[in-house]
Amino acid sequence: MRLSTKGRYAVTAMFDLALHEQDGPVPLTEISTCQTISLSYLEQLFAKLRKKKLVVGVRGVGGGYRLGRPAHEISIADILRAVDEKVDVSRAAEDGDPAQALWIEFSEKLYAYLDHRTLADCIDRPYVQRIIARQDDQHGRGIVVRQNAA
Amino acid sequence: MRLSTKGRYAVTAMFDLALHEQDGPVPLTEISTCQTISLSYLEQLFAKLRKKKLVVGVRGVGGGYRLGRPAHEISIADILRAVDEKVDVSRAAEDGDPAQALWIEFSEKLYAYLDHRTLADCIDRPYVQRIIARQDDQHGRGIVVRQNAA
DNA sequence: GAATATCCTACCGGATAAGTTGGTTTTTGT
DNA sequence: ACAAAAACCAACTTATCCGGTAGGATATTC
Repeated sequence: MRLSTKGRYAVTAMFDLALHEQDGPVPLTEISTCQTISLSYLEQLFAKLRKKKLVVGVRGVGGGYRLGRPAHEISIADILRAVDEKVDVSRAAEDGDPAQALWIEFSEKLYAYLDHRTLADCIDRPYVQRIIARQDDQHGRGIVVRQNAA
Repeated sequence: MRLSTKGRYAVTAMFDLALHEQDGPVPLTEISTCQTISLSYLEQLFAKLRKKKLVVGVRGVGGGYRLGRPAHEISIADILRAVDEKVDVSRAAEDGDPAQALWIEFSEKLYAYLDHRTLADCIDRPYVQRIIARQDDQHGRGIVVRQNAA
């Protein structure tokens, strides 16, 4: 298990996709500007997410990324695993001393926790829904500041 | 929040101390050999743990390290914070977009989880207790292979 | 065909993880 | 008194990885 800013970027970006699920694909430029991550770095992260089928890319004007499957079928652990790729879990040394066995047991509990927390139940919260509703009132697409249109 | 091999090393070592709590101080050489971490690297980790009062050093022959307070008063999060020292939690950008707010909410849940899990309740498990008992039967100190004595 | 986007590859710089070397001090046992 | 075992300490090295840059190719819409 590994948890760094890289994982945070990925999860936050996925939150973004999930929030805009009904509005069509979200371009990376949007996430990049409003979250101050470099576009190219985001592209690299999304290449990994795409390889694991967590997102689907839509090319061309009006394109962007969309969730690869429904939000309630994507867990936080899925996302972390996709961008971290260090899934060995060091299951070796299971024969080793009890201290390592305890670590394995502990980290499996942590994984289980992250595995049952999906994007959907992170987002289906009253206060978030309220924000979305409010923003959808203001402008069709929602949330992001995108003042590119005339 | 940050979770890397460094944190794993620290937590595993602390498990070791907790397991041998009643046997007097545990020397780092023991942890080093049976867990294949370099001695000096362990020393650096334990310097940080000592600074945070999570362990107490005992010098001289027969010395080693002991827990700084009872195992049920040391949480996993305590240990991770001690060796990682990056406690900013990035509480900034709370005003930002909903995606980041969701991340903060999520990571706080994770912290809470790690904060209430103590060394004691990782260790007070029937199967671990059985191992300890068995090893204590075989040789006074327990667990470690230490064949240095004649 | 211009603009917008994903896609792809290679490289770079800095931070940090992890280890190394080489000590000093403190304590115990002989 | 001396040797061994340990914590302590500091400087340095190496390797990994995070995050970013540069420069494209391909697909799609208007």
